[in-house]
Amino acid sequence: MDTDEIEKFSRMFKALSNPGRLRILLELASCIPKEGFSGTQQEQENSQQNFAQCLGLAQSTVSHHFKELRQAGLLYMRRDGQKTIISVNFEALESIQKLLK
Amino acid sequence: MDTDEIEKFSRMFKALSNPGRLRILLELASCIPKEGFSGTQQEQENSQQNFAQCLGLAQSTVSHHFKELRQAGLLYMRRDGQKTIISVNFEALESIQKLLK
DNA sequence: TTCATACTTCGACATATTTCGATATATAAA
DNA sequence: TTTATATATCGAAATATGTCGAAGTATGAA
Repeated sequence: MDTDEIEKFSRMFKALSNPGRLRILLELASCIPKEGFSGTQQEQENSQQNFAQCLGLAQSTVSHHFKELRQAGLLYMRRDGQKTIISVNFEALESIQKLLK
Repeated sequence: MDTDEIEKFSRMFKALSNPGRLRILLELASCIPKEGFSGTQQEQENSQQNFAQCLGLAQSTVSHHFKELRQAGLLYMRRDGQKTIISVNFEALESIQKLLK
């Protein structure tokens, strides 16, 4: 395994090493359909404000955590009007599973 | 998932978030038989000195990394004379795999 | 245009991590 | 007992991370 691969994985692990971020990712992974997401009820539940409230963190902190998860390649975000569409990169999660097998 | 579980997992992820530590764990996981370890050739290969040399780190740094991996519950260490017997906690690795499934 | 909503960026501060060299400890060999 | 080997601990320095509040940006509604 080369240096780039190792560093890619360690970046993903670092993103998951913060309890708030891990919670966010697990929550997203458990409630977002794999194909994409454009539901109605989940929209509100996945707002940064809601995560901030649940985790007892400021909204700016949650924004920072989303950025970290995105930069680590664990999720995708795109804007659609007022909403931010989030999708989990399940391939990345699977690559971690394989690594530890 | 409760707070303790989340923190246990984030501690494991943190342990894996350093490239040197990740390398160490993967190397150990790939060369140590699951039942335990008391071979001859691998003894030398698994010495801290050898890891230090391979990773370009000081021995004290590698010792610190071993401690982190142990405290995170990812491996076990016990002394047997001059040697340190290391075994990877494969159950912990499996628990991570399940978490991300 | 003005307002409300959702998210990002900035600047700052406190805390944590990484790494080292030096030193200490434990064990076995000479 | 002295020496060699393997690992652990200590103290310090540089860097990174987590967190906040305040201000900025983008979008849609009134």
